[in-house]
Amino acid sequence: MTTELSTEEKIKRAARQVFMEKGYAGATTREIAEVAGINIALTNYYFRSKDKLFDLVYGEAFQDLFRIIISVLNSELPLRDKIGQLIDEDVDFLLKNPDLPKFVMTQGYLNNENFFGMLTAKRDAFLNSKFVVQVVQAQAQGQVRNINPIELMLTIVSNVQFFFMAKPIVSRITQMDEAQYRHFVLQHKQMVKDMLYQYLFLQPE
Amino acid sequence: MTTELSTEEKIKRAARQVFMEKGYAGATTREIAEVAGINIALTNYYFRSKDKLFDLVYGEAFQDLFRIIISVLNSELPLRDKIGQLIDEDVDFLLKNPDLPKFVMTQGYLNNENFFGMLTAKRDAFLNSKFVVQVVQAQAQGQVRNINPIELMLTIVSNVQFFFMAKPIVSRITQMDEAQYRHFVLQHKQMVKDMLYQYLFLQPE
DNA sequence: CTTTGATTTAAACAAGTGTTTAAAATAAAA
DNA sequence: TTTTATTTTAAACACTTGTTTAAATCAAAG
Repeated sequence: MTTELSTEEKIKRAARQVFMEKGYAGATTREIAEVAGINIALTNYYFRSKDKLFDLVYGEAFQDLFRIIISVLNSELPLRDKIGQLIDEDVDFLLKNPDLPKFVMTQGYLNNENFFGMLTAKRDAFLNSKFVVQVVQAQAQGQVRNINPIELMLTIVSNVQFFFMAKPIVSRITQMDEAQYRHFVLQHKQMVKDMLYQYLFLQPE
Repeated sequence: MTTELSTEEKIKRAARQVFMEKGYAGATTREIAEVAGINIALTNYYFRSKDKLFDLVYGEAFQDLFRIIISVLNSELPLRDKIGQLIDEDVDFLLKNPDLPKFVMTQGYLNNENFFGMLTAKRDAFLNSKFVVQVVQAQAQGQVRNINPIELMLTIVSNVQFFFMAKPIVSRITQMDEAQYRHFVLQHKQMVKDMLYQYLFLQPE
C-alpha cells in the first residue's frame, strides 16, 4: 500500500530512528542498515560517512524543535493568546515527537561547530522576536509583571518540555500507560496556562 | 596537598566524569583509565567490567538526584515553606551537579532492569510522601487549588531542572558566561516561588 | 632477607566498529 | 540488443573496543 521509498530516504528515516534511540555513539551503521533493510555499504554510498549522516539528522531535528516555537513567537497574536498558543502547539508537536528535546539537548555538544552555528543562527529569532517586544511593551504599560522576557519564554517551554524528557521516569513511578500519560500531559496544558496567566497579568481582562 | 586517593576511588571518579560527559556508549575504558591516571587493566581488576562500573556510577547518580528532593518532601515543614525549600535545595544541589539530571534521564534506559528497579523502589517515597498528604489536606480545607499533587511536584521540579538541562542552549543564545548563568538561575528561584505561591494558595496568608 | 600476597604493568586477544573495494545486478541510453 | 551508467552486494580493510593474561612490581609478614 505505502509507496516504495527511495533508498536514500529509507536510510535517513532509519538513521533518525536509531540515532534518536541510541545516540550518536550508541548507534552503528550496521543497525541503521538493518532497520532500513539495505546493505551496509549504501549508507556510505548515499551519505559520505556516519558523521555526515548524523549531522543531517541532527540538523533537521534541531530545526524541527524550534520551528514551531519561533513561528508562534513571531506571530501576530496578542500576548495572552500567544502564550496559550505556545503551550498548545508545543504540546501537540511533542506528542508526535516525544524524543526530540532529549535528542537535541544531549547530542548537540558532539558536533560542536555545527551545533553552535545553528544556535547563533537562531539567536535573533528569539532575542528580537515579536514576543519579546510585546512583553516589554506590556510591562511599560504596567499590564504585565516585570520579569525578564527570556526567562518567561524559558519558563513556558520548561513547563511543557520537561514532562516529555522525564516521561520514562514519571510514567514508571505513577504507573501510567501511554494513553494515560497522554491524557496527563494534555490536562497539564490548562494548568500551566492558568498558572502563567495569573502570575503574569497584573490587570485581569 | 590533597591526600592521595585509592586507585579504586580514582577510577570511580574518572568513570563518573567520563560517563557523564560522553554517556555509556561514548565512554571508553581507555579514556577512563587515562583520566584516572592508571593502567587500563585496573578498571577490570577493581570493577569487573565496564557495565558493572557504569551501573555503580549510574546508581549513585540516581540516588543523588532524588535524595534531596525526597528528604524535603518528607520533612516536617508546612506546605508553603516546603515548596520554597524544594526549589532552594534543588537549585543549590544542581549548581554543584549541573549534569546530573541529563545523565540520569538519558542513560537510564540502557541498564533497564536496574533502572526500573530503582524507580519502583522510589515509588512510595514520592506517592505516599508527607508532601502529598499535606497537599490533599490543604485542598480538602479549601486552602490550596485542586490540582494533582504529583503534577504539582513535577511542575516544581520542571521549573528548576529544565534550566540546567537546557543550559548549553540557553547560555549560548543569551551569550551568558558561567557566572551570569549562575546569577540567572539563582534569580529564577524567586520567580518560580512567587508564581507557584500565587497560583496555588487560595487564601493569602 | 625471604616469602607470600596484593597490586600494577605491557601486551595481546577476539569481537565489533566505520569504511572501502571490486565485482555483480539493475536500469537507462544508444 | 548492445553499451553505458547507476545501484547494490559480499567481502575485506584498518582500527578501536572491552577484556584477559602472564609477568613485573610492590607491600607486608614471617
